[in-house]
Amino acid sequence: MNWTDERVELLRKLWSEGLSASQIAAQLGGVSRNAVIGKVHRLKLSSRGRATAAPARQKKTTQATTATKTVQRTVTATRTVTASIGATALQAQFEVEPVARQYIRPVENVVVPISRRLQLVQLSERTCKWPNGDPLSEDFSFCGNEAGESGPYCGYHSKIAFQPASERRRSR
DNA sequence: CCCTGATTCGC
DNA sequence: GCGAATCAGG
Repeated sequence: MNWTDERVELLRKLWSEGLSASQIAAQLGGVSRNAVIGKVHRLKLSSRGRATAAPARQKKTTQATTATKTVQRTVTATRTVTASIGATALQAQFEVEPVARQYIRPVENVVVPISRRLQLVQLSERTCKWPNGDPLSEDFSFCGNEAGESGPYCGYHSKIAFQPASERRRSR
């Protein structure tokens, strides 16, 4: 693949919109994230506010307070919380859970995961591919939590996805 | 280990 | 100019 005017233009646009190099590479197709970064440098359009780091994950005290309040209010419904999942999960937890409960009765004694709300291009082999919301909506995302090598979903979504037919019947 | 951007340097 | 390899970091 070569850098046509169109591709460079798209690169400029996406980069200015704050997309990561890997995401841009995924959309352009045919190039690696390194290629994108290299090109960005040559175009001298590096700096983009926050240079170094991975904005993908940010868990700071900002939303921590809000998250805590929500947890207290919903603690009855969500009794088990896994420490390993951590604070990151707490932020999005309640956006996802209600959706799941619309069709499925919660499995007993199970850990409710916190969705990482990843976009399609952000999924890797070990991220949960459970879809959140309407695929046609802008809000659509994937769970993205640790999925391991045993399947396409994290522990929680594996349980609700692979429920025995008999159980599923009672859930509805 | 997942990911991020930055830099180097052979091509 | 290009981008893989590498570095430095969250």
